[in-house]
Amino acid sequence: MFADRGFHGTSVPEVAEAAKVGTGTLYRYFAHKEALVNEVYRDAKLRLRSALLDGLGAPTSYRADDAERWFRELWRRLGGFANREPDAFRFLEMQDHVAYLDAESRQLELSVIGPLFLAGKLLRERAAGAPIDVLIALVWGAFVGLIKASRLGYLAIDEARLEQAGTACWRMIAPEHPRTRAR
Amino acid sequence: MFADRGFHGTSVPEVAEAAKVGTGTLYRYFAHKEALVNEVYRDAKLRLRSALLDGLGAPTSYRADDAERWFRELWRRLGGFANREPDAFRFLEMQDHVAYLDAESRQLELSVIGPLFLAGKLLRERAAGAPIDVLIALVWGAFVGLIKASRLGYLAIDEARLEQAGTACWRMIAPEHPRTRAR
Amino acid sequence: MFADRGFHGTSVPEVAEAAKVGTGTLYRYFAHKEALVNEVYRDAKLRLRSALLDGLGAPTSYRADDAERWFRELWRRLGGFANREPDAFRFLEMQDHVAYLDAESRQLELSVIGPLFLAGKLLRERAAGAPIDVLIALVWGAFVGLIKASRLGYLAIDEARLEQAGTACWRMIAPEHPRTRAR
Amino acid sequence: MFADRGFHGTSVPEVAEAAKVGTGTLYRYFAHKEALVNEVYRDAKLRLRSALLDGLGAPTSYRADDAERWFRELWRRLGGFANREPDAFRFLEMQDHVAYLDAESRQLELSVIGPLFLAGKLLRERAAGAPIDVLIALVWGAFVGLIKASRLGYLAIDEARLEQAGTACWRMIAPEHPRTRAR
DNA sequence: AATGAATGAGTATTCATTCAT
DNA sequence: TATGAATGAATACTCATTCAT
Repeated sequence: MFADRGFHGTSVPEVAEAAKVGTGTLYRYFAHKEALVNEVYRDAKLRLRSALLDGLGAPTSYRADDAERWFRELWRRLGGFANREPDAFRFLEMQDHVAYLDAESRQLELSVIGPLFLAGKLLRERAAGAPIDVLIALVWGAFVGLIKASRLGYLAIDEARLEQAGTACWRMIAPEHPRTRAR
Repeated sequence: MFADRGFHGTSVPEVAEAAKVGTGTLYRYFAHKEALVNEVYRDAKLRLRSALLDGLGAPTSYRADDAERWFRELWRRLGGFANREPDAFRFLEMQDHVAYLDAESRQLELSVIGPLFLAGKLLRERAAGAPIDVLIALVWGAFVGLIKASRLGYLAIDEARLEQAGTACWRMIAPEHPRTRAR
Repeated sequence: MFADRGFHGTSVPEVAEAAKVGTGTLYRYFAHKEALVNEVYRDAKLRLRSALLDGLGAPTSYRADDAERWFRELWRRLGGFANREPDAFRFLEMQDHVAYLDAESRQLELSVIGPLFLAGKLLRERAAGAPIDVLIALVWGAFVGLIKASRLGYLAIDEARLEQAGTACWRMIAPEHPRTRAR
Repeated sequence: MFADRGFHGTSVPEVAEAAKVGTGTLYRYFAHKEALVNEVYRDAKLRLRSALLDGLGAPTSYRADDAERWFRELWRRLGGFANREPDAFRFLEMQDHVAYLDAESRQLELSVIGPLFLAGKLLRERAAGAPIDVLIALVWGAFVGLIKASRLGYLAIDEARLEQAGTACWRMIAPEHPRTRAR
């Protein structure tokens, strides 16, 4: 519901009704609306983190094909999460979060990005390329844009197109083409 | 204000005060809050469209360097708009729009994407590449992700990094790698 | 708690917690909040009655010094009660009782005043003096005023000042001034 | 209404309805319920102060008859106020005020008691008598007790009985009987 | 045309009371 | 018998909207 209508657009009684409990019951578990939305945020974020990072590890080597394999895996996991939990994903990408997220929630944010950042660092940065933080922002944004466009009906994604999109994104971050270079 | 607090988080009297008019006056110009937010949306979207498309034209040829030049120009314009009107840009990228945008506003959406789509079509699609709609979504999303990351303090963008980001994005959509092709 | 926050300002769960029982348990002993407050009232009133009247008896004679001794004793007992059970005393003097006291509680009120009234009757009323009910109200009010002023920090009472206050009050109700009479 | 049901027992919509305005209107004039009750308190207290002190002055001399005249006047004024504005008087004497009165309101309290205290000081304190603050508390309390007893139906006061009560109270605070002494 | 006071429906939150365990 | 989770009616307060001036 928060993903649909935003924090202010969602009323507590509505939430309670959807949860099939009395309004008062909600307040036995969450001190206030903000506490509730933070819990929802954390829950979603934790599941996203699991989906992305559990058992992922770092790229096994600096070699381009290892790196690509690693990236592809990440991309597939992202796709899986967005597909399985479209509402959670959409909610996590909302903007006005900042207004009500508490310290704990903000902390969590970093625990998702951090590992990606470190892994990205391991891959050799392209000579003429963009810094790793920029690349992460671009790739993440590209993925979000893809999902959003699909949600808004501007396009439809199936497995194949998701792969193609992954290929395109890999091109953004791939180290100088070794094959070309090696020659 | 809508960008900051969202539609439901922004009260009409607040808006009126910020506009230095009486609350009633607002209602002489906008039938209701929804009408107001739609007007704001259209206004922002029109300015975005101008900033992006006015005098842009289509790529002058299918050749990769022409295409790239065209893309670079677009990217620069995007950057300029996001820089000049950060609130407008942020507002346009909010998610919960869907709930209150009317037909006219949604119509406008297409008038921005449409031309990009057509222009994109002109560029030869890569053999193994993603379809044009996917690429547009990716690039647009990448740009939004970049701005958002910057707004949230995850990175800082200056002209140089924006260029680098543009380069990375171009790699996503560039026709067959020239070097490869040259082979 | 009722003395501190008033009937409406005190919540049943708060009371239960302070009593170290479950909320539900309270309702096994008191039909509702009103029944509880009435019980509290009666309990306090009964203890006040005991403190004032147990073994007090009536003045032993109409003679002024006997009457005064009787009054002094009463005054001392009042002081003792207010001192030992400040909350009970304060609670009993609250005003908004009327709204929720039941018949039994109101009945009890009379059992405290009644004996005082009768005893007062026994003392010859002064020719120019006020009727006994007025005098009782005045003295009672004077005592309450003293305690309240002390509670609010307007003055501090010790044993000596309480005695002085008793002397002043006795002057209100004393039969014809002995000295004058002696004339 | 506050006098009847106490602060917590009085609901804002009830007040609004009694005032024949919408609930929201009340909030245009009072920031919250506490602000409202403070305003009510101040309003009542100011009227009480006027009724008691306006044009009263201090006793014209230390002589007992001047002092008594002064006290009688005060007593009559008190009676007049309690009679004219029974609700205001009752409200002012409630106990749980302390919980919600703000600094300004508490300030006002002193502006009523202060002058009485000063005037009382001017009257010679009896050798064996109680200090002035105790006497004020007693007299004030006696008056309140009288009114309360009347309100609760324990007695009925008319002009004559009010005078008698005044006489009794004067006895509490009168300096040593000059006539008796002079002899 | 501009205003802002008035409004009541709507919102977050509390609390007396019930009842399954 | 004791409990405390569940509940929904009630409460303080807000806000989109109206309308007399």
